[in-house]
Parts: sequence; C-alpha cells; structure tokens
Amino acid sequence: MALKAGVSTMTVSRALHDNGNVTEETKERVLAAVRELGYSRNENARSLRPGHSSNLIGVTVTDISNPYYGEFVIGVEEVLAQHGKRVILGNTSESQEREEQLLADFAGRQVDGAIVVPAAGTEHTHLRSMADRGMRVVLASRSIDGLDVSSVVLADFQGAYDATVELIRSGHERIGFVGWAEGIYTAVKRYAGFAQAMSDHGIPVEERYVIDRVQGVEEVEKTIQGLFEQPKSPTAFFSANNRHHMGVFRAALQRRHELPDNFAMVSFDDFELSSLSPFPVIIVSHDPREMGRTAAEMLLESGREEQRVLPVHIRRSVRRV
Amino acid sequence: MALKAGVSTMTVSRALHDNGNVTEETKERVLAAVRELGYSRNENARSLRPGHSSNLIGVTVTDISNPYYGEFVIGVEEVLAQHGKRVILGNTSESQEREEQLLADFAGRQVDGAIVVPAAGTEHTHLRSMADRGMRVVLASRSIDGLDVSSVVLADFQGAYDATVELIRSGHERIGFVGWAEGIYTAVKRYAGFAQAMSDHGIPVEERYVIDRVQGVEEVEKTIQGLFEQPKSPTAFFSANNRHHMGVFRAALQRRHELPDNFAMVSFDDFELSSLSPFPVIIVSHDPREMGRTAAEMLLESGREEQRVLPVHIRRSVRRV
DNA sequence: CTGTTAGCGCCTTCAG
DNA sequence: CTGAAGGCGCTAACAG
Repeated sequence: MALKAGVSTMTVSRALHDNGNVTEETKERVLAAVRELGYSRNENARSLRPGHSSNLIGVTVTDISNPYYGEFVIGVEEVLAQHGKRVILGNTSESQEREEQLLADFAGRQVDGAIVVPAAGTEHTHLRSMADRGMRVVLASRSIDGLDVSSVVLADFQGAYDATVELIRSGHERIGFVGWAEGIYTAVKRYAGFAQAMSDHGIPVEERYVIDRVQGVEEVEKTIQGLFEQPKSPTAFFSANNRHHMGVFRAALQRRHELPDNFAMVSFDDFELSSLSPFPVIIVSHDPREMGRTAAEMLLESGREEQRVLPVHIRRSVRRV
Repeated sequence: MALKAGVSTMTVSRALHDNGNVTEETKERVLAAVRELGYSRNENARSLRPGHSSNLIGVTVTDISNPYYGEFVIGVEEVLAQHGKRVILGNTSESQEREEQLLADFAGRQVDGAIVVPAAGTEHTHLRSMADRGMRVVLASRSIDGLDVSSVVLADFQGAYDATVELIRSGHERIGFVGWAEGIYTAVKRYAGFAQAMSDHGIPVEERYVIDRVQGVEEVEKTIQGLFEQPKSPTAFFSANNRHHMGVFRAALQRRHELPDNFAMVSFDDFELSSLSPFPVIIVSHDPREMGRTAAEMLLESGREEQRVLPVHIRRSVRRV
C-alpha cells in the first residue's frame, strides 16, 4: 500500500497515530503518500483487533418518514458522533421479522450496541437473546414489559391522563379515542391514561368510540367520518399520535359546520399547523430529539439496566386564524 | 469459539455456508452449537478477505427530520435490503464539514458506495477525490455541475416553470419567490424555472419579492409577514420547498382577510394539509421514495456515470373546507 | 468429508 | 527510531 512511500506498514501506522516514535521527516513522507493515494485506514480490520470496537451502533425505528423519528435519529447521531461512532439505520415498518433480521445483522457487524424502537407485537425473544449474548440494547419510545433492558419512554400515561382531564373539564363526555393497538406500548399506555381519567370522572368509555386497527391517515379519516354519521357521535377526540391526529383533523374539518361549538381534540405529539385549527387542540408535546440523545447516552454509559421517563407538556393551541 | 462443538473453524464455516461438503450429522451439531452460543459470523472479518465487500452503503442527507428525506431513505433501504446491504446514515444539516467527515469515515469502513444529498455550498472537492479513489458515489436530489458522478434529480426547472405558468394564467403578476439559495441545486433550478416562466410572459421579477437566506419555518413566516405590510405586496407566492411553503402558508393564513380574492400559492413538494388551504395551492408533487430506490439502483448497477431526471406532477389542491 | 495453511489490514510486542 | 513476527475471524486452496 502506502509502502510505496518507502517504509513499512508499521511506520505508516505509527505516523497515522501521531503518538509513536517517528522522525518528523518520515512522518511527513508518509502523510504525503497518504494524501496522494487517498489512503484511509481500514476500520473493519482495525475493529478486528482485540480490545477494539466497531464504533457502529445499530438503530431501528418503525417509520423514518415520520418526522418524530427523524428528529429522534438526529438526537442519537448528535451524541454518537461526539464519540466517533456511526449509525447503521434500519426501518422496520412495524415488522417483527425485519427487526429480527436487522438485529441479527447488527450482531454480525459487531456493533457496540443497538437502539431499538420495537415494532408492534409481543414476540420479543430475539431482543432477549441479543441482550443475553452481550449486545447492549436500549429501547426507545416503547418499552417491553418483562424484558430487563434499558429503555427511555415518555410519560405516556400521565400525559394522556392530563390531556383527557382537560377535555372533561371543558364539558366533554362523549370522547373518542383513536389509535389503540395491542402490542404497541405507547398506544396501550396512552389509552390507559385516557381510560383512567374517564373513570376517575365517572364517565364510561364507550366501546364504539374507541378506534383501533387503523393504519394510515386516509383510513383514520374515513373511519372518523363514518363515526360522525352516526347519532351521538363524539364531541371530542383523543388521538394517540400525530398520524392519527392528522386523520381525525381532516375528518373534522370536512364536517366543520355540523360539529358542536365546543368540539375539541387532543393530539399526542405536536402538530405543525396546530395554530390554524378552527377547533381547540390540546397538544401533548415532547422532544423527540432529546429522546434520541438520551437513548444514545444510556447506550454509552455502561451502567446497569435502567428506565428513564421523559416529560411531556400539555399545551393548548393558540388559534391564529 | 464454536469449536466447543467438537470441530474446526473450517467445518463451522462450511456448515454455515451450507454448500460445502459436510455430513448432515456434523452440520446439525454445528448449527446446534451456533444456536446455543448465539454465535454469528463476524462480518468485519469476512469483508477483510479478498473479493469480499462490506455490504455497507453510506448515505448522507441534509435533514432526516424532513419527511421527504425519510421517505427517500426508506426507498434506498428497500432496494439495498434486497441485496443484503445495510445503510450507514449521516445527517449533515447542510454542513460541508460534516459531510466531509462522514465520507471519510465511509471510506474507512470500506463501504460499497455512497449516496449523497450534497450539503449547501460549492466546495465539493472531497466528493471529487472520493470518486477518484474508486468509491462509487451517487448524488441524489441535488446534482453538482462539473462533477462527473451519477446523480438522480427531479425535473426541477420544468416543474417550477409549469407551476409558475399556472399562476400567471390565473392573472398573477406580482409573484413572490421564497427559497432562493446560492449553492443549493434545487433552489437554483427551481428559481431558474420560475424566472424563465416570468420572462417568457413578459413579467419582470421584482427583486424585493425574492426571498433568500431564510432558514426555518418561523423565519420565513416573519419575513413574509413583513412583505405583506409593504404596499403592492405579492398576490401569489412560489415556495421552493415544503419547509418554505409552511412559513408562507402560516403568514398568509394570518393575513387571510386582507389578501386579494385570488391569492394563490405554489408549493414545490407535496403538503399534507393542502386540502385544508383556504387559498388555491398549486402543488409540484413527486415521489421521494422512488428517488431513493433509483439512487440505490444506480449505485448497484456498475455502469458508467449517468444523470437521471424523475418527473414531477402539477396538481391543484382541492379545497375541502 | 474434514483439517491445515495462509493472508486479508491492522497494531501490540519484541528485536534490532 | 524502525522493522519483523504474530494473531484478531474468516475462508479459498490444498492436503489427508
């Protein structure tokens, strides 16, 4: 290789490390050759040596096209970059199988660890076995009960509880909940907070107001439209995330003039055009980038498993239109 | 390692490859040990061997929190996954320096190639040298004049031209352009298309209607508000991308009742709540996921450098509120 | 059918 | 101050 610079590989190595004992002159010669040939150390070979890591971190998210996960990844990378580590990113689209493949691949690449937003479902034996065989794993956004792996989540229950109380205090009783889903931690917790608030105020949760199994924005929109056409439709909606809220919002806007005067909505996750909403929107906002940073920091700290909970903030949209 | 299964490493290798000559029985024994120990091949060591690649592809984007780039990355990964390749993702935040670091790192990790959405600026000597020293590079979304590297871009000029003509045909003459930026390919091309359409229709482009150097949504919003307060403010706006459009949209909505009846906007990039806009919105829409797929395919095909242009579609928002 | 040898690129250790 | 030897995990090529 750069031996064409007249020295041994060992000298090249030393020159590149700077610390070693090399004449200023030979060092110059080596660096010149390096520049000329555009040489760069083979990190894979490097990581092969005992005591060296790959400096790679595997990250899986369920949907990178959701800006929340985009922000999350930025936060992760921000922290990791300061430690010279890089991100291998995998998008699972909520597929357990894909998640498994990705984690197996991460293991093969000798990643220092993995940050995982677990896909929907309960079969998390692969995460268990990964952790068991020594891979550091941090779960983010969604935790998994019974899996003793570090995780960082939001105050999902409390946020949902508080926002629901706000709705109730505004006089709502028929409140729809959109986005319940078995096997998705955030959906379950947020529903639990919602239901608890209802129960604490003596309001029963009507089953037909609870929308689950809806996927895309369009589908939510159609479902809510259907609900509006029935008698005694909800006077308020709680959406478990930004995608669901978009569907509800679109349905409500179309129905705008037939809705009750006090029609209101809760959106878990912030919402870019909230200030344009003709209805009051109670927003449960949080900082996904901070969650990314936290997950990365937890991965780097080699302490024991721990669970961290990040705060959420309840905010009322200020109508500006 | 898995020699604890009673055989040599060679036999393990053969058992894992399946093809080799191994007794069904020993193979079983090896696979059992593999399962038990949770062993997985070291891909880094593997890639060290002659003729083997790392199966890693470096990808840099300017802002992964923009859902367009999220979709883009999904498209990239979709194609690469079919070839057993993984993505190392880096977010540049439009920083040349960061882009350089990332590409240098990619080189060190022996990536098979890199897909780059170049950061703003003209100093692309590092891309040049990467390509020169044999790294396959595909530029996406933004091309770089004079750099003979493959690229996939949108029909930026034509899309901007056509959309502008639509505005002009609706009777607009005072049209603002938001998002010009030196050194950003898409901004330059889209502005060129806009300016050409204006010129072809004998309408001069007023300098004070051309907004540049604006970054975030808030900043755009404020700037446009300022413009509205001046006499003879634009009766229509062309936004060079989804972020800019959001700022313009918000400013316009606040000013809603003082704007001319035919106030209209062009948004390059689709726009989730376009159907709610009280003003007509002409949308230049396109498919970022398809761009990701294309970029990945171009990287994998080892042909000569080529430039591909993906189509855009002009669409009028259907007002549904 | 299975094991040994050798070398991918790096760097710790030990000789010059 | 510099070089040679050896081994990280893997597998093609060559024994046996």
